[in-house]
Amino acid sequence: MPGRHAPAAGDHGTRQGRGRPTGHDVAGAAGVSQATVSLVLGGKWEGRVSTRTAEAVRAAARELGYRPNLAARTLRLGRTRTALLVVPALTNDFFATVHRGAAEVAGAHDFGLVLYPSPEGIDAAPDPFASARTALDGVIASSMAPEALTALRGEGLPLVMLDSDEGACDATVNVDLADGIRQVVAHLRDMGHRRIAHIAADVDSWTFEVRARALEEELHANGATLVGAARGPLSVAGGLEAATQVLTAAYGPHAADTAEGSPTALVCDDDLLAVGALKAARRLGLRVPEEVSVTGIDDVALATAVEPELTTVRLPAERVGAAGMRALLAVLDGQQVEPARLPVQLVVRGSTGPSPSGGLPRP
Amino acid sequence: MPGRHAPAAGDHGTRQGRGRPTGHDVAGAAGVSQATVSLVLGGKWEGRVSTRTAEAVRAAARELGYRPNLAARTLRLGRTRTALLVVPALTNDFFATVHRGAAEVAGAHDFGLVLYPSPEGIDAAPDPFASARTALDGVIASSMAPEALTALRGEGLPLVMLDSDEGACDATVNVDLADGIRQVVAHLRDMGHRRIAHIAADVDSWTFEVRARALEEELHANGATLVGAARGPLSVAGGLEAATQVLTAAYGPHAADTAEGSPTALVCDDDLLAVGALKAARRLGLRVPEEVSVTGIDDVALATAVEPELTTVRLPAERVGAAGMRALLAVLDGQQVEPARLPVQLVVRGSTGPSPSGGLPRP
DNA sequence: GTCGTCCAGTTATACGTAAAACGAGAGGGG
DNA sequence: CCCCTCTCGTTTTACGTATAACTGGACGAC
Repeated sequence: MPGRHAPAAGDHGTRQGRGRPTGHDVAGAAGVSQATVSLVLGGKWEGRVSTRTAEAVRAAARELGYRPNLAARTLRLGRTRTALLVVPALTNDFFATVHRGAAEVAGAHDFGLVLYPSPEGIDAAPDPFASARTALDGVIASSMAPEALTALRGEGLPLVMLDSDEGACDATVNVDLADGIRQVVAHLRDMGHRRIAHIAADVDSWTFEVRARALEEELHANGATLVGAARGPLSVAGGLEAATQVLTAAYGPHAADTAEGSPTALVCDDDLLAVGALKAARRLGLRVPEEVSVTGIDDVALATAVEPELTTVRLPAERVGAAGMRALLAVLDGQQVEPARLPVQLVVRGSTGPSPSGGLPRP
Repeated sequence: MPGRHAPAAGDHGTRQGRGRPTGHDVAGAAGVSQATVSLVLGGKWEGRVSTRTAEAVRAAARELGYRPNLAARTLRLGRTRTALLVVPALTNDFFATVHRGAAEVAGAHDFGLVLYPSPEGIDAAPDPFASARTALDGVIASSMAPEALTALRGEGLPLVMLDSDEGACDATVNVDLADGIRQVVAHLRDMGHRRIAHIAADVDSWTFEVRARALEEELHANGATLVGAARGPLSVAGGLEAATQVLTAAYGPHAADTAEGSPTALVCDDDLLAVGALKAARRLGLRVPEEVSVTGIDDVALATAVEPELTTVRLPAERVGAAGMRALLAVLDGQQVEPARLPVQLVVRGSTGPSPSGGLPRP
């Protein structure tokens, strides 16, 4: 046997190159054809291959450390068993948890999940496929701009949206934010708060519209009033800015002595904004929660990192991700998927307390 | 022309199926062969195809919305122009920024970048390829457990490590943490601090060993002493726990009146730990920075979300990612890459102040 | 006129897998 | 004895791309 020679065609069973072993190599080692290898390793061999041959194939594959070439498989099958998860940002660890939930379900179904953090945050979304570099079977997307969404739809890929309007996609998984707001307002009412301000995200997204509408309705239903509102970018800095604006208008040196009065509680669209609001209150010399209460939404790690810890609405991030992935799998399976609406729960911590202005309304 | 018929072989130029157009479709539309399409679109047509034909091909491709099948290309070429970025966790937005930097460079070189958050944090790493579902050209990894690293090396893939020991990989990109610690200690010395405690991460990783060693050396060089140390998980809760341990030993009800005395400053291995230390101090009734100073490392968003804001060492996260990707590209290009060591900068904020115990050492 | 030599393409092939179509031998029934 | 079925495989093909190998003219040079 000479030392080196070019890989001869039909040289079944010997492998010279440094590349990964292929199905043909396994076939050679096991003394069968590549087709048999594919059948056995694909699990569809029952009644077509004898048990001992199947075992020999598996042994050879194990021996050589064979792993099928994904590109070849994809080319052949036209599917990849891979999904893309598009998230607006990773500075909010809510989405990191969503990913974990989705990845777990994906793994259990032998699916891959590629995480795509939309670079421009929530607004723009350049071609995710350029980044993913994979043919995809479907997409799970969170809070996407309409333009990016239509681009995605143009690909003809199954699409599951998280926290988004129903329609225009194959399935939705939402959290019951209206109920979350309801719990927040009820909690504040029980604490005696009647004048409430809204620190909102300046993002034109369905999920934030829901929060605003629910807040309005719940305040009305509880006999409370909205005294001030401001919008800011979805970040701590944005919350700081918006809350400063609201609080200086109410408590600042030139406070307009409005008929409505000053807010005793700030309801914020998410935890980042709420933490910004905490900072704003502190900078203005307002004590939290003695003088002003603050609430958030999400219950991210940040919520318990600050002092006082944040009263917030805990969203089941992991379940959202898991449900999103399951919905996508169902869609790929041709099933009809009805919209999911996951429950949320208020977590009361140190950032809310009794209203300074009035006594408790209950006896 | 009958309504429907099976796709006839050799039916050049007409496309019935709902699938994406292929190179053959473009060829049919442009009146050339698939090979010519590949040549033109691949950019290697100069001197082989006339300009007007090339233009016709490009027009047809544009018209049909042709996009090459990645799987087929990968299968043919054996490379994917895709890299994997392995990060320990996404709760720390440092890595989100690293990803952004790497993704930008990747995009500029027509490379894809898939983000893989190691589920078990820093310790274990199940097969990333199962998740990525792509053949990969290389890997950029951050703070990996040795076992996961060897598994990765076993794939024979080019590997660039971030903040890791040199050797055992093809290139490293580090930040100059020793210098960061030097700046921290110098700052504390200037503030009169002589007794310092170390809040460390209980992670056996090169990058944290560097911090511990550097702190030891710098304290010695500046005539300060280490009075207490504790390790905790890399999180706010971990920092809270470790710092509580250190501070109660020094200031608590049963404080051992050690010869060394109590620490006036806590140097923490990262910002999460530092925020936990802030909480611990506050809970024990110690004011920051009046009674105890706290420093972190990373300068994540969290650092400015808390009150007081954190004095910390800013790491050039985006540059780390960019340098990592560039290093990988160079390795793939067969070049020798020398280890990079990026500069860091101390950012002084509200969590550090003059030592309460002694006057300033300088005139 | 014959022979290179370009030009402007085409034809053919390989990548590794999945699966449809196709045997070959054994055994059984009529 | 022939045909049918059943078992256990093999041969072949297609997926879409990149590129090596080839071709058929046109054009000069000798």
